[in-house]
Amino acid sequence: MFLCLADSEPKQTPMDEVLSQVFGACRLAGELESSLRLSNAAADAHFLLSSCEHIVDAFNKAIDGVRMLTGEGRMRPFELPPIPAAEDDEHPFFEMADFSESPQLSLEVQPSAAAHSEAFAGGGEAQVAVGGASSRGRSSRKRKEGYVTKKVPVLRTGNMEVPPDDGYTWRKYGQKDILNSRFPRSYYRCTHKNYYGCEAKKQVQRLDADPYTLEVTYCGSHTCKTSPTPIMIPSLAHSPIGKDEKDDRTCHGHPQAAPTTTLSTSIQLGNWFEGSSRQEGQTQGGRDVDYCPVAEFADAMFSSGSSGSIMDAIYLPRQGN
DNA sequence: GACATTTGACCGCT
DNA sequence: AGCGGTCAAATGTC
Repeated sequence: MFLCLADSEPKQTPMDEVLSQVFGACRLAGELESSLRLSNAAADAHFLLSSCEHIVDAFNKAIDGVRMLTGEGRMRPFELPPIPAAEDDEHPFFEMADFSESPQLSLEVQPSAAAHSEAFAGGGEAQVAVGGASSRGRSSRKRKEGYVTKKVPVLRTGNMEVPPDDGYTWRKYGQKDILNSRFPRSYYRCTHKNYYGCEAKKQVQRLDADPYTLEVTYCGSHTCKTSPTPIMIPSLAHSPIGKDEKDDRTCHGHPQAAPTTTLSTSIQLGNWFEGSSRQEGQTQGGRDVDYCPVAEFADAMFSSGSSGSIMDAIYLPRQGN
């Protein structure tokens, strides 16, 4: 069907333009391949990086073109922001890329967002919208304040519905079919809700227009990461060891004593390198392990839905003793 | 056994 | 009344 394109037509159709972009990207890739074969360019990381970025950019433009043709919008779900030498320790992913400079990685922050920036430590998000305080009580259909919405590209490998790990552990507590949406919405709360009284929540939903993109809405901030002392929920007080005490030691158990500064880069890498995030409180049958901060490092690095086996392997000695 | 996920039911806002 | 958000029992996994 595309072969007819070879016939030179005086007037270029949109499809022609798209294909020419695709061919251009292929040519760039071919040129890079040639360079790598003919020289020792492979040893030049900067050259490699630059070349790859050009190629990715070219393909992204082609993707944009295709999406415009198919009416799927301009999202580039699989573009990964560059991995920076980030310094930030709280929201490494969020700050790792300069979203403002990338049209497809735009940052959209609404007023009163600062207090809830805690909510998004995740990466790869294409767009972010922030609201005010979270809803209260059992039902509040209308999102009021305190929410943060991100559009997160879904990595091609693994579970399609799993957004990149955002550095927190989540527990799924519900799923609903949403009106006029092809995909259900999943509801998650922080795993440490019981022990720290952490009220952070998030909703995850695939976009109709772009099944490869998840819209993640964060609600509330993670007190589990900022509170120096656990909050014992009365219902748990009867037990000397609260149900979530292990969680306490899991990833945010000693937040102040275990600054995440040294972890930021690792977490970023972990997020981007993993095929799919451990995601949604997948401590796998309560196999949360005793670690911190090294565990957080390893968690981020290896949390990829691997059922905790790797983590178990790493921490079993300490946990078992 | 302990924890997570699933899923139908329930609640309350619009 | 309809819908979105949450609860909680049932089920699954380790």
